[in-house]
Amino acid sequence: MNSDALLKRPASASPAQKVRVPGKGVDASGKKLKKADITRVRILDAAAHVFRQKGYALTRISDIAKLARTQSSSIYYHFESREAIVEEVLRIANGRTRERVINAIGALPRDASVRDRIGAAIHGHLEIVLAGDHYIAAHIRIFDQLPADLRKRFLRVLDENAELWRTLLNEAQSEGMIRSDLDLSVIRQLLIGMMNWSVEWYRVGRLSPPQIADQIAVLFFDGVTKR
Amino acid sequence: MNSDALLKRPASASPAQKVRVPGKGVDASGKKLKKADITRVRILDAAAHVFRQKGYALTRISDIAKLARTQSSSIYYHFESREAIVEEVLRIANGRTRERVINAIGALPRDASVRDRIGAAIHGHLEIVLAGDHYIAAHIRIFDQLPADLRKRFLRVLDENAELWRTLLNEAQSEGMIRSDLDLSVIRQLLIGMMNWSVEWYRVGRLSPPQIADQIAVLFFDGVTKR
DNA sequence: GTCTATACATCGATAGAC
DNA sequence: GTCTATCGATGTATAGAC
Repeated sequence: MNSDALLKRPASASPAQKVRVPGKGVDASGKKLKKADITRVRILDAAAHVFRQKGYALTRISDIAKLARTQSSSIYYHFESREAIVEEVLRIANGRTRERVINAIGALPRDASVRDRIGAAIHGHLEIVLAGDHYIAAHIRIFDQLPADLRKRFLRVLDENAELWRTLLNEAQSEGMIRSDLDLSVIRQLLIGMMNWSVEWYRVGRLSPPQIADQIAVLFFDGVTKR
Repeated sequence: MNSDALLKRPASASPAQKVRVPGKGVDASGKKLKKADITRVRILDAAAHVFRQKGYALTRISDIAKLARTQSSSIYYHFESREAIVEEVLRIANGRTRERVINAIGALPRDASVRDRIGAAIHGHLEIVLAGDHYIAAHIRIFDQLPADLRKRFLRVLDENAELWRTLLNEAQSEGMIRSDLDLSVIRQLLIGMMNWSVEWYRVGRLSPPQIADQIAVLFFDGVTKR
C-alpha cells in the first residue's frame, strides 16, 4: 500500500527546498532513480500514511521516520522541515486527483454529453478519494488542520481543481440543462462536499465506491424523489 | 459573539470531572450563576472560539486563557485537562444542533408532510451550522482531529443526531416518497455531508444560510436537472 | 479563585562522526 | 546518506503563595 509517489517533481521548487541535483535520469516519466529519490519517496509514502491516520498536528517526524524505517534526523537530509513534507504530500495529492478526473473525462467518446462527462468526473473523483490512496485521503483530512499561512499558500493550487468543476457545470448550464433557480457556485460546492465528506463515513464492505458514485450522480441530477 | 454556553450541565459527568457543587441556584433554566460558573462559561466560549479558528491540536491552553482573559493555570481550577474542555465543547455543540433541528420540526403544523419536515430540518441544521456559533463550527471542524480514543467515545452521542435524520428519511421512504434505487443510509450521509461541508466554503455576504438551505433542499429532493 | 514559578515531557531541528 | 547525541523551544500540568 505504499511505494508510489512523485506524480511530478516540484514544479517551481518550494521556497526553501534543499536543492538536490537531478543527476542524469530522473524525469517525471523516467525510470532511473537514485537512492536518495527512492528514500525520499519512501518518506513521502510514510508521511501520507501517518498524516491520513493521525492528522497534521499529531503527526510526529518520528512517526514518519519509524514507518519509513529510518531515523528522524535522516529525514532532514531529504526535506528541509516538517512543513516541506506536508507541502509535497499535498502537491502530489492534488495532482493525482486532478489527473484522475481529467482521465475519466478523457476516456469518454468525443461526443459524450455534458451529463455523461459530469458523471464520469464524479466517478473519477469519488473513486480516487475512496481508493485508499493515502496522499489523497491525507489531503482531505488534514487540509483544514494546517497552520493558516500554509493553508493560504495552497488555496491557489486547490482552486485549479475547482476550476475543472466550474467549467463542467458552466457547460451544463449553457446547454440549458440546469434549473435556473440554482446557483452554480453553490451547487458545485455541495457536490464537492458530498464527495469529500464521504471519506468521513465510507467503510469497506458496504457499497463500493462506484456504487456510491452512482448514488451521488442520481442525487445530484435527479434528487431523491420518486416520480 | 460569546458569553452563552451551557445548554445543559454534564449529564453523567465525564469520568474525571472535578466535582463542583451546584450550590443553590444553578439549573439548566435557572439564572443564578456563581462566579465559578460564569468563568467556566467564559472559558468554554473562548475555547470554542479558538478551536474553531485553529483546530484542535493547534489550540493551546494559553490561547484559550488569553481570550478568556485569565491565566493558563487558572483554567485548571475549572477543568481537569485540555481534553475535558474539548469534551464539554462538543457536548454543548451536539446538544444545540439537536435542539435546533427538533425545534425547527416542532414549529411546523401537526399535519405537515414528511417533505416539509425534512425541509425544516435542513433549514434548522444548516442555519445553526452557519450561524457563526463557535461551538458548532468548532465541533464540525475539529471532530476528526481528535485523538482516536476521544473521538471514539463521542461517536455514540454523535449517533444520536444521526438517528434523528434516520427517522425522518425512514418515514419518507415508507410513504413511498423516495426512489427505490437509492440507499437510505448513503443518502443520509450525503445530505449531512453537503450541509456540514458548507462551513468550509460559506462566506458571509453571498447567499444567506436560508438561501443555501433552499438550494440544498432543491438539490436533495429534485436534483439540478431542469424539467 | 487567581497568581507566580517551575517541574517535566515532547518534539523539531542541528552538529558532527562515520 | 545515515547514525548518535543534544540543544532549545514549546506546552501541559502542578505547587503553593496570596
